[in-house]
Amino acid sequence: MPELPEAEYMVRRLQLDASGVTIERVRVLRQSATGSQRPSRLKRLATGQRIRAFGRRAKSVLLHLENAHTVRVQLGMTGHIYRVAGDEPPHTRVAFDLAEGGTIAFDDPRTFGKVTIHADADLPTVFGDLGHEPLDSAFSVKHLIESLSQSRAPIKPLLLDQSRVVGLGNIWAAEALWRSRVDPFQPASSLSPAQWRKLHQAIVAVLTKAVDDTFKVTSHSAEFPEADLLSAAVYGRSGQPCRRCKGAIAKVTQAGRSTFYCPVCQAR
DNA sequence: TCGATCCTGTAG
DNA sequence: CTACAGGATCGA
Repeated sequence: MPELPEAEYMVRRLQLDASGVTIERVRVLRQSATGSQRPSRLKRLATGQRIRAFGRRAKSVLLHLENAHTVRVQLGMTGHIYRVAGDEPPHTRVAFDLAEGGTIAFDDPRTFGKVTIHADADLPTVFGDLGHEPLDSAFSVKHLIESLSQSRAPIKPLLLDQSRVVGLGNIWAAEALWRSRVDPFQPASSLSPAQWRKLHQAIVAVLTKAVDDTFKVTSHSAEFPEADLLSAAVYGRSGQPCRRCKGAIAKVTQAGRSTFYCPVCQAR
């Protein structure tokens, strides 16, 4: 169920656990895991390749190979990727067996994730629809305003639109709005400059803290992150008191997704 | 821009 | 049992 912080965690974990490894064999344990590509393509292009580096774009984990190809792992709702020493976990969909021993397993119970491979030269096209990276030092209030403020749609669903700003999912979009005291139903086009500034700052702060906390909480387990809801102020807390004003946290539906917020201190 | 949908696990 | 889940995509 990863958003940017969990994806970032997995990348850093792989950097520690699997730096410089070579893929000896690729096993696609569920055909649909490679999306519109054939499993044979992934096997052909990744087998025998050393992993030059791990990276991240939006919520995807990237394995940069020495043959100028990149494996893109879209985590979906339940995807995790990490190195295991022995047998892969039960819901592993793709296994990269390593020459050094062990396996990089893509473990994805709900099977919404995808593992695809692309020539590096094609990556700009592959990622062409993705918006700004919020943790880039270049990400500015101006970027946020440019990508969101033309729409009259409610701000919360817009924050989930990966063609505008990437990395926020249902949890951290709600958290960023709470932190900046913006009503999730407020039309994006009506936010004031001061609100945009606060929202920008909140997005960066919330994601940065989530990355840190995820790493902190799980830094002694070599596997996947969990319990990263510790710092959530609104997500999953409907009916409980707001940590700022003690008002009751509400749960509503927007664009088919649940939105948690405080109707008192996030009022317009 | 919305609703449905792809699947499986888990909470109520 | 039903409802719901942190994502992404597709057609209307």
